[in-house]
Amino acid sequence: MDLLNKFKNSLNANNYKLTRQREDILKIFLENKDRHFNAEELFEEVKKINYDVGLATVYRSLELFCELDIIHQLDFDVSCKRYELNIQGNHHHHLICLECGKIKEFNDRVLEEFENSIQKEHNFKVVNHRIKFYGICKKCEV
Amino acid sequence: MDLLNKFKNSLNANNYKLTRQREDILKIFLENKDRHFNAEELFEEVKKINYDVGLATVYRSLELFCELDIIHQLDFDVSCKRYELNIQGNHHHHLICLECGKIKEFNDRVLEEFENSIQKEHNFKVVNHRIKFYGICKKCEV
DNA sequence: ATCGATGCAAACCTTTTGCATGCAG
DNA sequence: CTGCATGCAAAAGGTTTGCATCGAT
Repeated sequence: MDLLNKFKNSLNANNYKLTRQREDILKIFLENKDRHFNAEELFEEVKKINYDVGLATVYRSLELFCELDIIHQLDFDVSCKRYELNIQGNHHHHLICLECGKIKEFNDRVLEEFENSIQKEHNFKVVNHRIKFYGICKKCEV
Repeated sequence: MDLLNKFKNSLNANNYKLTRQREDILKIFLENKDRHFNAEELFEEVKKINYDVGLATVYRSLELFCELDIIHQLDFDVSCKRYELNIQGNHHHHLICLECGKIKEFNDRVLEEFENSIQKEHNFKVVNHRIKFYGICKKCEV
């Protein structure tokens, strides 16, 4: 089942209505899997395909999508909230260039093991982690 | 040299004045090394020892202290900016309990090595990293 | 037809800024 | 004395909310 249908089922199962606006907003996420939208940017994109969407609806949809685990909040940006799609098997972390601000994603395997040692050493049952490496990307290093 | 004097020198070296307010704000940080203040909380604390401090001064001091590398911004909280002291040799990461919200700090050694593999694999020169583990703390697990 | 979802505008909250005054150097 | 730092209040983002209307079921 593709993501759009999965989303539709999820709405249904939770007694939320499938509206034009919600579908359009999700489409923007699906068509830009590598982007990390904030509300304003998402609003700009959605207006291109449906001019009558309000900013408040974008905010309300972002909250709803988080609740349904379709997207999650990111913490790159201290001045606004950013979001990205939750795609199964897409657990990854970010390399953030201090020069150009470009964000590259990378998958990890090593760190999963590391969680176990934390669990033992600190009596802390790890559920999730969020890791950011700041540095200088290939392009900027020249 | 203790941190307070180090701070005074740093101000001086950069042609900033040592004011009563700046000193009082830094004192709050020094007396609460384990806390992660936002502006409002810091403001409340400072007012206890110096009632005439304005909130704008707190914000301006936070910016200045970041510039001087005395403190740094944290990203736990998407709804406000939080800060903690930069203490040499105190590079650490955070275990954040999803139940009670308590934040425990831990030091790492293993991860430093991991940076090297990223550097090779992704052509990305790592300068810094920020890592958060979310989970359930000892107290909440019972 | 019903009740949740929407658009708009107003409210809110955190942070920043302009300006007259204060005070460290 | 001089110019940076401060307090206050206003402004500026970003986000949330109240309310009348719209539209999915």
